[in-house]
Amino acid sequence: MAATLKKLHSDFSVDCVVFGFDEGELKILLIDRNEAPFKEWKAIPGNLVAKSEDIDHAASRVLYELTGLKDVYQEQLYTFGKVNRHPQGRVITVAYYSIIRRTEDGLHPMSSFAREAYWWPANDLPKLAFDHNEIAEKALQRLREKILVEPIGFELLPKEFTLTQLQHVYEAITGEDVDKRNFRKRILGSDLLKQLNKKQAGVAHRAAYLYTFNEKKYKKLKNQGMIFGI
Amino acid sequence: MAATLKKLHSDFSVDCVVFGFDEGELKILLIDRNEAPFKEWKAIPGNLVAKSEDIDHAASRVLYELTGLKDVYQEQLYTFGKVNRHPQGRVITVAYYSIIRRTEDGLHPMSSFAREAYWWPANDLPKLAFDHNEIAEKALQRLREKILVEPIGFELLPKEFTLTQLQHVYEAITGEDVDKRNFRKRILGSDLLKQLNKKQAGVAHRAAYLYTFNEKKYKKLKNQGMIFGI
DNA sequence: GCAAAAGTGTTAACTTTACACCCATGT
DNA sequence: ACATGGGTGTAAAGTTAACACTTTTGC
Repeated sequence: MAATLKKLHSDFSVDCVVFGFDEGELKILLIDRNEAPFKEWKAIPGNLVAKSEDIDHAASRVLYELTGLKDVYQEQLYTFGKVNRHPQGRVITVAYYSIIRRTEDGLHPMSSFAREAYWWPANDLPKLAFDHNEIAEKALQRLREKILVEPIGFELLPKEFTLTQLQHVYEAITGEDVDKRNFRKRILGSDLLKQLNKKQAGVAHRAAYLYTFNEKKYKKLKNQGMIFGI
Repeated sequence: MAATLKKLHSDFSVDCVVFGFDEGELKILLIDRNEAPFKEWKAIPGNLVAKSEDIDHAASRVLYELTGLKDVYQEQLYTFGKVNRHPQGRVITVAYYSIIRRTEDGLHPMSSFAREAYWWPANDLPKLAFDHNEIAEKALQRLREKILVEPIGFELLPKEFTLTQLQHVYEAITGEDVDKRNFRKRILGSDLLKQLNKKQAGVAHRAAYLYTFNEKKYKKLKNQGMIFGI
């Protein structure tokens, strides 16, 4: 098999781990590869970096082609550089991760390579192409560290959310259950949430108030050295 | 000037930020470049990665050539991939950092490119070649985050050290003064230090006990999920 | 009226901080 | 004898953790 594959030269790619939250679960966006190598395997979306393209730019390009989203905050995760990680040549890959908000109307892929993209439960990934299981594992680790110290929970939810939904995000990512009263005290105590004059509709129980996250205030406080800390 | 430089093709390098502690100060190892581009500028030591070399391996090779040290723990820091960061071609660089223990007999460089390596105060770096100031800044940031959560202070000191020396390391890295009694309570409370039956010699004041860090015990506890936290 | 999730305070345990004096050694 | 850093404990303040019942809504 390897003999029929064309050789690349030394090159670099980006891979984008995209986190989402749905059905009470943390998810990762995967694609079905339709080219060798690893044809028909599932994989983390990625692409080679063009010669005249910043790697950060390549990462946002891949994300845009996959989801139609622009201006998403992406953070560099780690660079994977084992000699034999790519069967066709020396390709090191710079992995990024991002967190995207679930919207009502779903994703709008801009490119054919994304035709078979879908959400997969982050804690139960299948066997992936290349060293992508390692990449996903590292991204999960990083997300779990990060949520303790930055308010990323909000970015996985719609703009308006209930406190219970937010609590579920935290529980899904950390894997630990949290006391409802203590959670609310802390999260409201940070003074970064605004209670709306609106409640959930159409639920078969007492309707919860909706809240929004005050991103501007957070950024201001963060620049003053405040640390979030849940 | 640019016209006289030979063109590289797309490639990758590693750069190694090496931290040390001396004269009560955090230091970084710098070299004087003796080749274009940036000839005679100071720089963070680095090298191209060979085609058949893992990037982690390249990082330890550079460190070995520079210092003669093997088996030093190095951690990947960040990958810098702006298109124009290298004037001779597209070279992305994977930065690593490491922490080395001050020894009595100094460094033993293994390669000529290191002839002019020396320690420079980390908080007062000169203007460096390429984007190396950015790299150093990121490494410092990372070290400051890391010391709050892993016992790296010990790795900057000789195997046997006094509690005051250790406190100075923490203060130099975090930039904040610490209460002596509280510092000692915490650090001894972690139960990772062993007091030796030895004291400092030749100091013009009451001699302090020497301690060693119990690395094995730390690794065991860490694997059980313990977090250090100073 | 019942099932399901929303909302709400208090107390005890623990952690963190602030703080000052005597001791040992070399000159 | 003096200058220098070494070594030591306590109490107040603040933070975290544990815990259970009433309310609202849709069916």
